[in-house]
Amino acid sequence: MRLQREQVVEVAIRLLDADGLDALTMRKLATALGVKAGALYWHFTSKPALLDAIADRFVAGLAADLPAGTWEQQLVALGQRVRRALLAHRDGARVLAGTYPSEPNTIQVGNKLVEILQNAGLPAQQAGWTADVALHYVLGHTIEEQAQLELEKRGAWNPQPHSDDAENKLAATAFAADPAERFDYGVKLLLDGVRQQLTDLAM
Amino acid sequence: MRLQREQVVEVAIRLLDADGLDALTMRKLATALGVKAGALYWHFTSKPALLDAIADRFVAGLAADLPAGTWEQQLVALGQRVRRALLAHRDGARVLAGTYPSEPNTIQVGNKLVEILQNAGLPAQQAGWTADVALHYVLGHTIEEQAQLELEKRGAWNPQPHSDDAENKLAATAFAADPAERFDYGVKLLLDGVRQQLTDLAM
DNA sequence: ACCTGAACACCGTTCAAGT
DNA sequence: ACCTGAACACCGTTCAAGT
Repeated sequence: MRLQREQVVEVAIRLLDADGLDALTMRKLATALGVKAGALYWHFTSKPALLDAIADRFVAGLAADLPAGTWEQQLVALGQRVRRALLAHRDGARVLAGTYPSEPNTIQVGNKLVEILQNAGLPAQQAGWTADVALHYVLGHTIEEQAQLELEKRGAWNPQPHSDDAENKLAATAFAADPAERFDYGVKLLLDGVRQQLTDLAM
Repeated sequence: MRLQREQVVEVAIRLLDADGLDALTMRKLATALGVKAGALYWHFTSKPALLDAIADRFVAGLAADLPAGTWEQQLVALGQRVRRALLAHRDGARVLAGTYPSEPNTIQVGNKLVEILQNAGLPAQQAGWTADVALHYVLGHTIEEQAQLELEKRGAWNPQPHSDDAENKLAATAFAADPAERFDYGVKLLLDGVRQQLTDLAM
């Protein structure tokens, strides 16, 4: 029973979910696979290369079978899918942020986003830039959402809305609110921006 | 000549700029300070705690002395300041993304952003959420911009606009363009979104 | 083709003991 | 109060040698 690339990625994700990114080591992964650490380097040239494969696994299939609807609905749906896909795995957003953006599934998601925006009426170049902005927002939001989650898990999260010397206005408004709602709010803000681009083009 | 917290942070940043985050180790830092590794733990409880201090250093003073102008101009100016502050140090965005968001200077930037949006006419809660969205965009964009920079440094950056099996629409439009321009475009998109919020409120 | 054994050159962190 | 010495329990990666 030989080791397969897919198998390695699967077990790596299991370890990641169980113990987090900082605890995912090549040695522990090898042990979990019943193999010595050096064997992994036959299948992956390095740990970053393995993380690339893991990240691409996270976004696999996200661009497929998007329900029909307006471009607004499709954009919202795809954005939510990406966020949920990253939240589904511990440190998922941090893993994706650290990887090379040219794995096949990552490209697919990017392409789909661009296509939706082109269908909305944006020219190719503008659609590409806008898709890039949207992806960066999703990534930034989800990294922070998940960082907060990890800190809460360790009981290390308690930003004070008001300390003695200064108030923390973000803690008072955003940090306490439901992350899913805040995420949707941000997507809405971007949609409004895109609509403005479209009316600018029509003039 | 005893070691000071500030001194430790300064030398750590020098090491970071020279060799990158992955090469910044407590042992090398100690050596650079002419001290043994254990000594650092008198000044910082852990490596993450040191990184918190470094990240907060990066955004120090950014909220101060913002030129007078419309809320749009102030928002653009502050956004650019944050991006530039992170770009000024190797892996700056990645460092900030990994740290606890309750260091004093980080709070100050957040507060300033909320204030600008309140002056624009948004109610407190909405201003907080919007500020959060803006910060996440800046963070997401700058992480990716800097990741690309690091890859280019190693000659490992070459996403193909067209491969044999599929085209990469983001590579064809966004990746090749000037990151500063793309950043400004995203900020503009967000500004349009905020303006829409304001007109919605006025109805 | 795929894996082991064994090494190389490192890590972060703790803590008694020193000054 | 601040630092050293020395250890503990690890890392990622390489590569000759085995099967």
